[in-house]
Amino acid sequence: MAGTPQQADNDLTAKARIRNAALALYADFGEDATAMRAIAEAAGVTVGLVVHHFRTKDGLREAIEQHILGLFSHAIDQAPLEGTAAAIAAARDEAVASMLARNPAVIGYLRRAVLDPTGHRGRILEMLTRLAADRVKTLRSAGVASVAQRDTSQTIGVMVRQLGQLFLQPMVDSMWAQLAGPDEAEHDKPHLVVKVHEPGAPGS
Amino acid sequence: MAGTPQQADNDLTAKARIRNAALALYADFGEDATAMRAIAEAAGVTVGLVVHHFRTKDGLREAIEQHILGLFSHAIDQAPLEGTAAAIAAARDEAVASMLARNPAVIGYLRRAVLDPTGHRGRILEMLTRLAADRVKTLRSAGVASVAQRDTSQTIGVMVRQLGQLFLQPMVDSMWAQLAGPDEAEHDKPHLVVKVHEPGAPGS
DNA sequence: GCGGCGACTATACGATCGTACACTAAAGTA
DNA sequence: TACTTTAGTGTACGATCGTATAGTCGCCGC
Repeated sequence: MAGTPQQADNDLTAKARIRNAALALYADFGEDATAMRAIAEAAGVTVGLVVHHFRTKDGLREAIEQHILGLFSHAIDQAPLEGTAAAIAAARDEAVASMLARNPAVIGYLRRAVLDPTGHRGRILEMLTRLAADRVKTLRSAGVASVAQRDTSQTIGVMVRQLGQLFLQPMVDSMWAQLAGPDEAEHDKPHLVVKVHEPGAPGS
Repeated sequence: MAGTPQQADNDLTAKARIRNAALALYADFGEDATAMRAIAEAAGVTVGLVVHHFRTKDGLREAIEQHILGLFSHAIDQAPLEGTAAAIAAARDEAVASMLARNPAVIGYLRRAVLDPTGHRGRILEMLTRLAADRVKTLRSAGVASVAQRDTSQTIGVMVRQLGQLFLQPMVDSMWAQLAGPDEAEHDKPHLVVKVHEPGAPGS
C-alpha cells in the first residue's frame, strides 16, 4: 500500500515535498520565473507553509543546494574503495552518474546555476568544487589516486567530466532534432566529448 | 570628432542603444531578472521609448536575436573563400571567434538561451543551426568542404566547436579561481576541450 | 485536562513588473 | 503654411510578486 516503486513522493513530509517541487520547477523554468505560489501548488500546500518552513525564497534555495550537496556526497561515499586508482575513480564517476540519472532535476538546476556567472546568489558550484577537491586530496594522501597531474587540474577534470557533457547535451539534442530526418534514428546522434587537459600539453 | 574607436555607442540611434543595453543586461543577469526600466536607464531613455520602438518585451528579444543572427551571418560571409576545404573552415571559425571576442555579450546571451531547454521562447539556437546547416550545404555542393562525415554531424560539430567551449568556460574559470593558489597563474589553467564525434567511432 | 507548540490555512500589504496612453517637440511633405 | 509622421517623455493601471501576520487544528508532555 505504501510504496509502489514508481509512485510520487506522497509519503514524504510536506517540507520535503515543497523542496522537491521547487527543485523541479527551478530546473525547468529557473528560479526567477518560478513563483512561490506555483511551488506551493505543485507541492499541494499553501504559500504560507512554504515561508513557514523556509522563511524566504533565499532560504528555500539554500535548502535545495544543501540537499543537492548531500546527494553528491552520499553518492560518492557509497562507491566501493577497491581496486586500482583508476577503478576507484571509475566507480565514483559511475555512482555520481547514477545518482544524476535518478535525479534529472538536479542536472537542470546545476546547469542553470553554473551557466550564471553572476553568482552573488547560490554557491552550489563552489560547494561542489570544495567537495570534489576534498575527496581528491583524501584519495591522493591515501595513495589511491593518480598523481600524474596537479590536484587542481584533477579536481577540475572530475567536475568537467561529470557535469560538462550533461550541460551541453541539450544543445546537441535540439540541434539533432532539428537536423535529423525521419530516417535517422537516435543512435545515429553524434557523441559529445568534454574534457580538460594541462596547458602546454600536446594535441589540438 | 565622431568615432574615437573605444568610445561608447553615444553616436548610435536610441533604438540601437536600447537594443545593445538590453543585450548586455540579458547576458549578465538574464531576461527575467532585467526590468524594462533598467534597460531604459542603461540606454539613457525612458520606459516609454522602449515600448515605442519594440512594442513589448518579446519584441525586444526578437530584435536582439535578429541582431545576433546578423552578426554571425556577416562574420561568416566576410571570411575569404580561398585555399583547401580545411583552410576555408578554419577561416570561418576564426571570423566567428573574432566577432564573438568583439561582442562578449553575445556569448553570455547565447549561453543562457542555449542551455535553457524550456525554449518555447527564443528560437535563436534554431536560427543559428539553420544558418550553419545552410553554409555547410553550400560549401559541400561547391566541393570545398570535407565529406568524410554526414553533413548533420558536420553542422553540429561546427556549432559545438564554436560555442561549446565558450559556454563551459565560466564553470572552469570559477573553479580555477577557487582552487588555484596565489602562486598559480592564469596560464596554468587547464584547457577545455569540447567536440563531437560520430557514434560507434573508436576512442573513449 | 490543559497549556504549549508545530503544522498549516487564509488574507492582506507594499513593491515592482509589463504595458497602455496622453502628451510634446521636431522634422518631413504636399 | 498646414498636415502627418516620428522620437521621446511622463504617468498611471492592473497583475503578480515575496513576505508578514493572525488564526485554526491536532498532538504531546505534565
